Amino acid sequence: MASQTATDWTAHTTEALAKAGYRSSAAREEVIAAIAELGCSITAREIADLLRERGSGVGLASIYRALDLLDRLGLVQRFDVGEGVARYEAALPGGDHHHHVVCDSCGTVEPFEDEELERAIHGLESRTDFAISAHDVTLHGECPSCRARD
Amino acid sequence: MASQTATDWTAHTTEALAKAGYRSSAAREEVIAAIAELGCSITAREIADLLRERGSGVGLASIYRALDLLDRLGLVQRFDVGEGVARYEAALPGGDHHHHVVCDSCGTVEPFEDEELERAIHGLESRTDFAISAHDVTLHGECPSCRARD
DNA sequence: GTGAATGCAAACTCTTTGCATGACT
DNA sequence: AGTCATGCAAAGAGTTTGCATTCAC
Repeated sequence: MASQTATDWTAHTTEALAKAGYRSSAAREEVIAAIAELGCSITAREIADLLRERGSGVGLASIYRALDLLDRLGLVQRFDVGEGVARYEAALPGGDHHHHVVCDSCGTVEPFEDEELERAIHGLESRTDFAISAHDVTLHGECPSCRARD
Repeated sequence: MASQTATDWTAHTTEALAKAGYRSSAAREEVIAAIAELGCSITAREIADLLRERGSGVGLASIYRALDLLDRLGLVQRFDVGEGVARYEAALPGGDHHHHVVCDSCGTVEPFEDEELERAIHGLESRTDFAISAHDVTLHGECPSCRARD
């Protein structure tokens, strides 16, 4: 159902932008489509590459501006796994919540989710004096392919 | 015991570098001293500022080179909390293990530790096909001062 | 003396911003 | 028409690298 989810997100995002008073624009629609298509944990460069590949004239600045807007509206999640590059992924409100495991050898990023981990974090939130609004967990290691190669 | 720990780390680090065959050097010693002094979650710029302030002639490049070396030897931990800036802190082998909570309003970074969280992560490690070697957890929210100010 | 480590400056990457042009309502 | 959004190019910030010099062994 991944593609169904992506479709949902695209529609929801377009609608949310309109509701928030933003004009529709070809560039932004292309960025949104690219995010839906590329899936989890993507970079601005990956979006730019995909769009250029299909002959789009969307500039890098517009990609960053779209990502920034979507992030501020909570429509994408921005994070990073320690590479010095921002990563993004579609955020379905109330949708799935996952974290990432990174292969330090080849850079592959994969999602995972864990109920016990979430429970531990929620327990923690009540014990700190910060008002916690979000959390990120990143595991670092070596992926199966790289392990086999060594 | 924080200062004692810092002293331990400084001595251990100097010794580990020597054992690994690296020459002693004034620049590196100054960087190591700065890390011990500045404590948890510091940036290269903060080290540079401290060293410049005390009249040191150590260049930024040497700071980055020292941090890179120490990171590769596991003597410092490198991480980031989503600002696009690398942060570092002394890593005592087998020593304390903590994570960070960031105030998204003022940028304050504070450490925390939680046994249940660690348990959840370790449980997870055995269920993934990656060979996990490290993990980072970052909580985002608003610190008490910023909450009061709003 | 030899090679590692340094400092400086230039190069690089990622991201943001200024500004004139073009597009949506 | 009046703005908002875009594309381009330039600016910025953080980090890395090339190279001649200095320093440790």
